[in-house]
Amino acid sequence: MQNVWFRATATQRGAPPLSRDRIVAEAVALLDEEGVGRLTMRRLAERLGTGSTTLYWHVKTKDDVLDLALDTIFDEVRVPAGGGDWQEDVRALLRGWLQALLNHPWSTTLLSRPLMGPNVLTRSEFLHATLAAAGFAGQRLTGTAYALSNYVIGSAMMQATWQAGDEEEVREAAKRHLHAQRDRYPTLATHDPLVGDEWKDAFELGLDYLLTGIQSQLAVFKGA
Amino acid sequence: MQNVWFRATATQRGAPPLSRDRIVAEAVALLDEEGVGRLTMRRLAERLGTGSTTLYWHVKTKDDVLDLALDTIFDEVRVPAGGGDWQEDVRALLRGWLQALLNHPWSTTLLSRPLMGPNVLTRSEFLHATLAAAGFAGQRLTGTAYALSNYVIGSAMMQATWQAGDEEEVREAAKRHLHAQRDRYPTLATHDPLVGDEWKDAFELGLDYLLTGIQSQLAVFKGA
DNA sequence: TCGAGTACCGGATCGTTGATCCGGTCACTC
DNA sequence: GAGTGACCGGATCAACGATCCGGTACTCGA
Repeated sequence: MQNVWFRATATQRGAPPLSRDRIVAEAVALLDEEGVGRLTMRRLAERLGTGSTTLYWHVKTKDDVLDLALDTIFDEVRVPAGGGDWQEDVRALLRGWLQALLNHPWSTTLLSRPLMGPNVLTRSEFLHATLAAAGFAGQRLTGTAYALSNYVIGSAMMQATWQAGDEEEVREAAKRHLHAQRDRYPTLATHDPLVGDEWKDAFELGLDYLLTGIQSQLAVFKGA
Repeated sequence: MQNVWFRATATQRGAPPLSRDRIVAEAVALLDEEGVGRLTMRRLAERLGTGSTTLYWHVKTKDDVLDLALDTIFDEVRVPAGGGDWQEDVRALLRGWLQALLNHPWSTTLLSRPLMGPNVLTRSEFLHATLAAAGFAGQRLTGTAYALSNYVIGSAMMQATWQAGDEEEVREAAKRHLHAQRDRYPTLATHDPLVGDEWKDAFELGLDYLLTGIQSQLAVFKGA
């Protein structure tokens, strides 16, 4: 290469310069398309038009990539304005939370790592603040926030598991399996697994249970 | 080797003959001691005094081992006699369910795979049957069972995450992290994370919420 | 009694992975 | 125009899941 003008800038070789944000964004795309099992530093690097070792300049380990990718999807969760009916605020937040997880089913397999990213913390702060405004305090506030979060996490995992790629196939196999053993599992065998909108209904049902319980708890120690 | 007596039987070489059950039992022990990240077919085989390739005669893939190990721990969950107060039966089952998961923290990282083993199904059948006896039916029964199961699963994951080996260290780091950013997360920063028995209390609190909600739902359509 | 079949085992090997070493290349400063 | 530091990547390492293929010992029928 003789001439500057014929020579691409170093940082232009592979599109915009590599950055932690670009890596994470591409990781999310890769995870969405192929799932957590196929996220490799090499494959990720290839998609970014770079070498795999280069990623390690921006990121310490692969786990870092996963942690960052996981937190990233939570910025899809709209944080309610707040100040309205606390129950509706909680409902809106948790619905968004569930939806974000389901939009990226791989995320549910990563939930067993500490969620401490800024996006998660912002949503968690809103939940705590809303419960505080509703009248909770101290350990009871923490416990109630956990109850709600845990319910969402569990629901997302369950639904993502049964709606995975092989959806129809796995569900049919499960159904046959149960029906074949209906002597052993009579009640299970006569109740079909959830499909489509029934998942949403089930989620709302459980949320109703929780909020009903929380409301009555609130009434008790407000009355005292 | 000249003599039969000086020659060990093939099946005695490595203690009792290898079987799927022995493999799974050893896998659970290995997982308990070293966690899911360190379970490899080679290490598992070594503990069994055999070659890694041998395991593949008894088991199709490593995932099979994990699925079998996961189902195995659920036989720790005592199934209540049933027929008593349905709320107490549900409570007893779910407490045992949570405890089994926490006894084997690695299990919570595997919950994103379909739970279809005999031990799981037996417990799930009991939950469904108990709710049926309490007055639920159809999709509402399924939804209620999911709500309860999902709560347990989410609770186990959350607790296992924050009580992992590095317990103190991670928790302290999180606390410092939050306190340093208390402008951004005022409510979070003033509420300490749970410790020790507080986890149990929080679990019971959420369970109370759910059962209160379920009870009132039951009253509604029993009255109609 | 013996020979064939079957259940079971493992050394060697393949392709892939996360991670690191160490040597580049370019833009920018003084 | 020499040097500094941000950024990149080829080569390499140990470890992994899985498979091939050739063994070994027990069993059962004739």
